[in-house]
Amino acid sequence: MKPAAIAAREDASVAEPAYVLEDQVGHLLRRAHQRHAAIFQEMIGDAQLTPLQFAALVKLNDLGEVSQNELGRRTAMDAATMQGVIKRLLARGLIDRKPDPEDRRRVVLSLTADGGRLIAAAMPNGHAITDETLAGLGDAERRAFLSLLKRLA
Amino acid sequence: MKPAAIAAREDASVAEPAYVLEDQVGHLLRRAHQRHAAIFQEMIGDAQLTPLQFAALVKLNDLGEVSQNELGRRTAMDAATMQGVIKRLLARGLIDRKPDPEDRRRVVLSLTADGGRLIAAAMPNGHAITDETLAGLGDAERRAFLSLLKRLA
DNA sequence: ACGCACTTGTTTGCGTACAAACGATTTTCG
DNA sequence: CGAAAATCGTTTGTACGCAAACAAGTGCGT
Repeated sequence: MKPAAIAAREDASVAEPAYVLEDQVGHLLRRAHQRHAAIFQEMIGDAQLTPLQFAALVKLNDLGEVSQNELGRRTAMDAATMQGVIKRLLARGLIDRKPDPEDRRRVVLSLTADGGRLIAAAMPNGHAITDETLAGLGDAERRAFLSLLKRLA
Repeated sequence: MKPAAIAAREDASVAEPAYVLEDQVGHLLRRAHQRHAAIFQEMIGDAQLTPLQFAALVKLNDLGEVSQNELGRRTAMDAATMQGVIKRLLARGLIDRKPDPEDRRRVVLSLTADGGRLIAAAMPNGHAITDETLAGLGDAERRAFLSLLKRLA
């Protein structure tokens, strides 16, 4: 069996454009995301803190008190994923949980003092991580890229 | 405890720029990648086939025969992840495995006839998925975005 | 020839990610 | 009012994604 790449090279009349993995958005998004995750882990300053956990803490810091599902929506995590993230943040004592008296299905989440301190300390690192991730681009390019990326997300 | 957003609004002299989760590259990359994964699953035409499995088949189709680690490098998967992907493709009979006579550590992978047929049928869908993922952007914007994204990845 | 560094493939453990199904509640609407 | 629909949190099962540690094989320098 001949590899498709060679077959294509031998037949210049092929109508189908080649499918080059390295040129596909999905592959590039995945690799860029991988790279960002590596930078995050290296620079966040807390070996245990993951991007999702950080995002949850940031949003909790912004909002004060929210239900679990609401926090999931604000951070783009589904309920099942949220479950794990919350569990680990609770285990570290970074957040609090209490029942919502208004709605007995709900659980209200909030930062603990420890969580507040951690997020305050990590915030500058968050900016540095964004900066490092975009290190290859100039100012105008960064703005252009972020604006396009926002439209895709 | 006052949410940071309110505190910041009350004190216009804050030096620290606000950390807006929605504006961070990492968060946007994650969401764009999520969206792409959803589009992929919907359009690839085989409910069991995942983006990584598809990538592995495409590269195998391009290269003919490769070792497992080599395929991992070409598709940006680490050895442990590759392990699971290969296992599932083997289970479906889409790829073959045989020892490399030249190097007894190695295992040589290749497409089966089934794998070849599947990849040939799925290739056009792959292009459609890329297209749909970029649906919000014009032609020039797509080129600009992909070129910037490539530099980040 | 020998030893030491590197590579290859494997396993384990943890952390996303999502579908699907569930019980308990709340809301909506006839 | 009361039944159907929607929401909330939870669990289970599958699939990435990487670190770390491992055995087995290869290659290099002295």
